[in-house]
Amino acid sequence: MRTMYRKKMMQAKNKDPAAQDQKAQLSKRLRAAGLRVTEPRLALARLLFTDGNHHVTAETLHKQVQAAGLSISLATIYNSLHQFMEAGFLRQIVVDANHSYFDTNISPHHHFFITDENRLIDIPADDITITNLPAIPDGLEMKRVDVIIRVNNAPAPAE
Amino acid sequence: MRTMYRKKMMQAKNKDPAAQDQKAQLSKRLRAAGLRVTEPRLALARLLFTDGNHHVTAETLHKQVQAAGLSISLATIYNSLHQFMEAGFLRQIVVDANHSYFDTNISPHHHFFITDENRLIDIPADDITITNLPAIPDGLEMKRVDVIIRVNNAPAPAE
DNA sequence: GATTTTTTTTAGAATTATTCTAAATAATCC
DNA sequence: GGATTATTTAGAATAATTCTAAAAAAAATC
Repeated sequence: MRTMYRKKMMQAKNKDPAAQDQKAQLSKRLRAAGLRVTEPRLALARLLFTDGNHHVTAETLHKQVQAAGLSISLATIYNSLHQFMEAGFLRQIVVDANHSYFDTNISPHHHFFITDENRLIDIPADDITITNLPAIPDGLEMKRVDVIIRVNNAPAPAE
Repeated sequence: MRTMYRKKMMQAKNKDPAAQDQKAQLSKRLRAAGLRVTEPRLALARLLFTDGNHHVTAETLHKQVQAAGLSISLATIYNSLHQFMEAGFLRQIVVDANHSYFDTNISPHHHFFITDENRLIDIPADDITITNLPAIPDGLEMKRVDVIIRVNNAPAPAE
């Protein structure tokens, strides 16, 4: 990462005690997952694991990075998303055959997918009850169950 | 389509009365959907809508075409899959962020997805009971509900 | 702190899946 | 059979993702 200007901005901002504590916690999680603590990883972790749950694609995360005045290559973003997923920090959600979505909420849950906006909304697992699951075919074992409810914008009612 | 040899084979095979009846039925469906009846469309329709339900990607369908000794361009296959879907003959199933799957079973149902084999198995809608669906967020309307149960090969039990 | 080692990041190339395009071909209508 | 319209085609283009070699950064060692 070459942009010293942006690096200094980050370092200044990170002198804040709360920020330093967050950095310490994120660093701990990264090390626990066998990942080196690097500036790009910390920056991505902050964007992903702050202010509640998020759904991102590589592209939307890249835009958030740029909006935050940072500079991280797209390749690093793809790389990091996959490493965070393998570390168990993220879950992949498949709702579009041409984009990979990643969810910071790793507990079992389901989703609304708003097709007009390519946007996901979490549905808590308890809000959907699935009974009467079919028998798993022989020789196979269940990995995970996803319920995707595709919705679109309702047409405005006629005046 | 230039391969006269293959074309003659098809035409010879299609003299069979059952085949001619099938061709007439498929032609009727194509016309009803506003699609011209062409050799490639008939050939793809036969592969898709014969012998029960199928799940295909463009690539797997292309291979079936070649295995049947036919020659249809990959662009035509993509084109036709989308036209059949828009005509209501196929449903798209999203289980992988890098491939589009198409299902000839257009009635409401769900799927097992065998991740080791990239293969789908239908689950009849009645085999899964979803109760307690959450309220649709304001301004949105439901399009469709998909349940995907991801499974993989079970490890062989230790001897 | 400097050096060495290892890992990561990077920019751009490469790959893969899908879509686009202009020209040729085929289907339909007359 | 000719005219018109739609489709097919091969290959280019696009988009999303992965790969690569070199540079940079992080960690370990001294």
